[in-house]
Amino acid sequence: MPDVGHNGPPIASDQLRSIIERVETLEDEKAVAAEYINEVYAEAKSNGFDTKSLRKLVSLRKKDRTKLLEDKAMLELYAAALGCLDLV
Amino acid sequence: MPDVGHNGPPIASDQLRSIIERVETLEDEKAVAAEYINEVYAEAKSNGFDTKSLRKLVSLRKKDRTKLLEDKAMLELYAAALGCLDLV
Amino acid sequence: MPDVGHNGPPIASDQLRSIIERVETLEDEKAVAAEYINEVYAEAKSNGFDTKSLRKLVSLRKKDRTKLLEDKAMLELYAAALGCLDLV
Amino acid sequence: MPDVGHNGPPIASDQLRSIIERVETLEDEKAVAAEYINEVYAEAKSNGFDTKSLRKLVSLRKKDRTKLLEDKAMLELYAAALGCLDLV
DNA sequence: AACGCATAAGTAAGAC
DNA sequence: GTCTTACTTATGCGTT
Repeated sequence: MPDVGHNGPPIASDQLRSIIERVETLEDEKAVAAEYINEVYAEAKSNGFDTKSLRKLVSLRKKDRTKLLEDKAMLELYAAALGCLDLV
Repeated sequence: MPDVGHNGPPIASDQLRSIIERVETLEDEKAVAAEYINEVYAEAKSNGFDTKSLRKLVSLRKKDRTKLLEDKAMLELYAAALGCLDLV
Repeated sequence: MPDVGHNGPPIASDQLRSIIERVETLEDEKAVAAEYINEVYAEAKSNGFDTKSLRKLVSLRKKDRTKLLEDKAMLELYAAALGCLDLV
Repeated sequence: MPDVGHNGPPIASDQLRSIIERVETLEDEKAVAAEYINEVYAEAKSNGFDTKSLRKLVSLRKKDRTKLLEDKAMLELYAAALGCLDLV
């Protein structure tokens, strides 16, 4: 438990500083990766690709294949019942 | 321009108050609608419907049919080129 | 439980249609309110107000006062321990 | 421009595959960093820290100091005009 | 018309 | 198991 809430200098500041710094370092790494991802998409776009479709494809490939098919089947069932199967 | 940044009582406060109140009233209405929507889904769920599919269907029906089909075609094209057409 | 997954015409379609239509009506109401909100902000902006601050203020007023003050105190404590109290 | 939309095998598939794979590799790196971040917060929490305040502090430190102070001043001005300065 | 921002939606994790 | 809460992604909007 950090020694907070009392009068005088709050103390767990070394521990606090360590936490913040570790997070910030990791967030930097995350931001760098995110930036590279954007660059890849930007390059793809300049080569005529549709980035929205690319992003969608990446997200689909990340998901569990079985569950994806189940969800798709359920959606088609509902769409059929509503007479708008063409939407899915 | 609101009369701000000077010493003494900031003045556009009547105007400011009006803005805030109008927004808050409208946000209440929005929140009420959102709550009713959740209730409809909750009832649907208790009747055995899959709410995820219901939500997806609603969002599909909201979109422009033509654009939807174009996007779908593009995605399938990419998926086919990658040999994972079954995902879409 | 909707009568789905069998051969022949899926049947709970009346119930399904009712659900979808009720949701869509409510979403319309929600969208109308959201549009009015945007109009209020747009008008405020044209009168020289900073909409970001207005939005922030609205969101603050929506929250529980007590919890807000507690959170603020905790944040200030941490910021003080890090020597960046000026940020909060 | 990818050679798509014609009959026969769509061709830019090598290029497409390269894009997807590069993105997926980078997303992995991003996810790893995100996971480490969560671990740091989990450890902090087990040591008695309030993670919400920690996250808030990290996000504040990420922002431009000058702009932060400007925004804060504007918000306080509005809050004062509304008589709810205690919220900010 | 493309860019970034800001809101909203969907998703996944965690608490009760 | 449900329900909230936070994070991620997606979309729309305003700006340049």
